[in-house]
Amino acid sequence: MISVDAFDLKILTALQDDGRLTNQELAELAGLSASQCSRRRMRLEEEKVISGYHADLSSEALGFGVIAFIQVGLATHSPDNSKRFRALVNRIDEIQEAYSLTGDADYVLKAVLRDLKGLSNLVNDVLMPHQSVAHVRSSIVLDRLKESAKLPLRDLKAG
Amino acid sequence: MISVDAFDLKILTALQDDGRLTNQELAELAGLSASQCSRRRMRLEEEKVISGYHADLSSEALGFGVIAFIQVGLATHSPDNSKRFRALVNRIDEIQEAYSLTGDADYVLKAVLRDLKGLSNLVNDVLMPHQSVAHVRSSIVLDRLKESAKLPLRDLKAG
DNA sequence: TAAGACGCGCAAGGAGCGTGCAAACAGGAT
DNA sequence: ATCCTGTTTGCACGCTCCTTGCGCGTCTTA
Repeated sequence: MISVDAFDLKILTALQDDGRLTNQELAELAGLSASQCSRRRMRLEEEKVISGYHADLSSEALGFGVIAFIQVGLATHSPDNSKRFRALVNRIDEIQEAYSLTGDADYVLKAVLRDLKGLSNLVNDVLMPHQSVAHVRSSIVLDRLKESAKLPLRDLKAG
Repeated sequence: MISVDAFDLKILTALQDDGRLTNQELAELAGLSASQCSRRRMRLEEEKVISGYHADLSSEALGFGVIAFIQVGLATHSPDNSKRFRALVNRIDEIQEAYSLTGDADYVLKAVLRDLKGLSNLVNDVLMPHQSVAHVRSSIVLDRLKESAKLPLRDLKAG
């Protein structure tokens, strides 16, 4: 079983905020030596508690003006059809997130696009015509209050 | 104006995949020298094209078993009420993402929780009783097909 | 064509990394 | 209490990597 103690939690919290912290900076934050942080970080990476590091890019600076949530209902719920839909979703880079949900829609997708034309193209020319898809309803994001992938480690008990 | 050329795009794409790449690795991928990659990376950081670096933690490994999308309708649409709601959202760490949307709901939130008790607590004890909130509807994520924050830089023109 | 600005690679000094090692510590059995 | 064993720690050191100064080539503008 994976065990994560209080030092690990400090390291994880810090790296969640800044993924390029050096072991020495980590050492100060965690109250440990740099070598020990290096060792712990390697362990956490090997155990896949840390699954990766990513640069966060500014969608505004790079000209992505539209974010949309797209609710999708499948034509049938056969395993084959789900498989086809998943394959479709996987090869569309504009779709950042995709989930199957409880409630009315089968799937919800979050997509980033350059403009409304991009959204129209995705919805009308890619999703709608696909054999696996029955209906599609999209909502455009008006304002982003918060957008991160940080886990709330705050109250996690060591163990 | 921010200008991003083909080299920058290669660097951004690479760092989006692995935020801890060394300048030398970056140099190989971009076909540039390490020093030049260092300079370009610093420029992209200063210009906020790269807004940060983050470690990606495994929610499974750390015991977060529930992801939910929560649609929220506000009691009134006064500026004051919106402000109150935004402040509430901001101080709840379990809420990773929050957007205001076109369509029926005013806001949609994405929350990560330890278990269903955590979700119940958030919805029934925190969101519902809040003065700014009129109604709440939550959907639980059954399956994650895709979850990233990568921008589709693939077809971006340099300029 | 001359002059300035820009972007490049190279080199070197300095910072950061990770492994070996011995000391400190924790916990169970006697 | 005391010993024994396995784990975790900090330090030292060789090695890699980072970043800045520098000189060169190229492109633009007057």
